[in-house]
Parts: sequence; structure tokens; C-alpha cells
Amino acid sequence: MAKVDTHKVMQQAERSCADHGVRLTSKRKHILEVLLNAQAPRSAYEIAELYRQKTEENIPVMSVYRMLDFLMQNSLVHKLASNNKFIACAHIACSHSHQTPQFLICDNCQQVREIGVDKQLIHALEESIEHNHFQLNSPQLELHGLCETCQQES
Amino acid sequence: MAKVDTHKVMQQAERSCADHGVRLTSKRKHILEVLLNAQAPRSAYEIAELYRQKTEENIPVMSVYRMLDFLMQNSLVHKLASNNKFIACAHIACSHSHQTPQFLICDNCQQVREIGVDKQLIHALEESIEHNHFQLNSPQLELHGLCETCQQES
DNA sequence: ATTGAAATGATATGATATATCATAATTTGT
DNA sequence: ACAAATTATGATATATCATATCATTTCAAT
Repeated sequence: MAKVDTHKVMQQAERSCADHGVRLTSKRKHILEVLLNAQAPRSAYEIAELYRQKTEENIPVMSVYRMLDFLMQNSLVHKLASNNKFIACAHIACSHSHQTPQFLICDNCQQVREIGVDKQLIHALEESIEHNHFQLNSPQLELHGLCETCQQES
Repeated sequence: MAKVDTHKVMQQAERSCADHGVRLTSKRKHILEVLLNAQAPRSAYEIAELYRQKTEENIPVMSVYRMLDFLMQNSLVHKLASNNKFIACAHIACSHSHQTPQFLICDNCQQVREIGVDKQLIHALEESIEHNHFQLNSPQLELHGLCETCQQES
């Protein structure tokens, strides 16, 4: 997870929500900040705990799930289906529109990189799949392996 | 899920286990048969229920998980991480060695096709990823969308 | 200020998965 | 054929992830 300028990202997130006429409430902001500051993907329950530490207020896990849903709908957060954890989008502050995210998940340290897989490659993948008469929804890829640091350790 | 000759597949599974010196017990066989006969991926709890119907014997879910682990280790079953369900490998009876599986998951009818994505494509994907200094474990891809039948219905 | 809509809380419960210790079945060495 | 060791399975408890539902609060528009 590359370091991000949390403040700048939050500003961009607020602007993006304002532009879309949706409300980035202070609780939703806290959730997003928790994820931005996290060093790895977090489960909803972990997020609730981090929220408590950060704000000294309890938050029901139910609410965390709802806020995560909101943040996902607005492309501020992604869910990693392969381990049931959530991660802040790495491209909130980027100007370009969001493409389908691709994740490299380190099975040793759990860190995740959100990469832009070559567009042509994705396109080719889609074509290959449509040969099978299958209509792709959203080709979010989650690829497991070892990050550079953890490769060196072993 | 294409129709398979269950009997033939089971024979091949037995041979494969024998070759590897591992025990395909009758309970493990039942679990595999349940998945071979299923029309879609099943959760461990669903498998336990199907097992009961098939054999008229109760089986603890804990045991189901263990047997699924065994079957996965021996490439007879795959787990779909994106929906926490299990599926029999579509290539048990194929002679060629198992490659990394790629799944097309229909979000409408839940059916899954295990396809061979073009090898070159996978290779290109791996290269792109290694540009990011990431060492891929096993690029199992799970792609969500609509199968041919369900496209026509909508 | 009133009202309607959206957000959040509270509570319950369902669904998925693992830890751990006990028992049974199978294999192995003699 | 028997005992010991290994492997497989059972039983029980509990952790973890997620959703359903109804109540209350907050916010925005008039």
C-alpha cells in the first residue's frame, strides 16, 4: 500500500461525493480515513475496532457494513472477495476515471497493491471470454502471491 | 457445468489418489460425487445437507471442511473465493496435467464454467504482474457475469 | 417549525469457518 | 496376528463474516 496524502485524498473524496449529490457524512469519512491509514485490507469488524480507537466512540458493525456499501458504491472503497476485507481505492485522488481495479495481494504480509493491468491485456481477456459466449460484468482481478519485500525475506 | 460421466471421473479420481499415495475414503468419495452431481457451486453446509440426502447419514460440517481440504489439495475440487462455494474440478478425467483454473461465474443462475483461458494471455498477465515485482502464486481467476442462457432471458 | 427522506442505532439471527480434544479406522512393523 | 503409530472422522465450542428488520436520529427542503 503506497503512502497517500490522506488530507488531499479526503478533499477529493468530498468533492466527488458533492458532485454526485451524495452525502459523505462524518462517520463515513471516519471509515474511509481508517482504511486510508490502514497498512493492509481490513475486515468490517476490524474497521469497527479501529473506528473506536480513532474516535473513542462505539460503532455497530451493522453501520460499518452500511457505510462500506456506500463507499463502495461511490468507488471510494473496494472489497476483496478472496479474503472478505476492504481497502480504500488507491485512485481517489487521480483525475482519470476509475477503471476496473486489479489487486495484487501478498499472502505473507497481507499488503495489497492496486495496479492498472495493461488495458490491452484486459481487453484480450474479455475477448477470450466472450468467445465462450459469456458476458463479463466487471473483471475485478484478485491475484495472490508475494510482494517484493516478502520475496527477499524468504 | 457441463455434464460429466460421474463414474468415469470417479475412477480417474481414485487412480489419481492411488498414484499419489493418498486415501480417497468412501466419505471423501461421497463428497466429490455430491459436487459432481451438483448443478452449481455449493457451500460446505449445502454439501453436508446433500450428503445427508444421498447417504441418509449425518455428517458434521467440520468433517465436510476437512474433506474439502483434502479434495482441494489433490486438485479434485476448487474453492471459489468470491462466493465461498466449492466446485468439482472440471478436468479430473482429462489426461493433461492440471493448470490454473479459470472460472466464469454466472451471477444470475450461479452456474460456473471452468475454462482454459488462452495460455499466452495468462502468460502476458503474469509478465505484467512481474513488472510490478510481484511473484504470483497461482493466478486463479474468477470472473463474474452472465452465461449465454441468462443473457437471452434478459 | 414541519415534514419527508436519508442515515444511523439496536437487536437478532444467519452463514461461513476454525480450533481442539476425543474416538475410530487403517497402515505398518514385527 | 498383534501392537503401535498414523490418519481419518466425530463432537463440541467458538470465532468470524454478513444480512434482516424495525426504531430513532439527523438533515434538507419547504
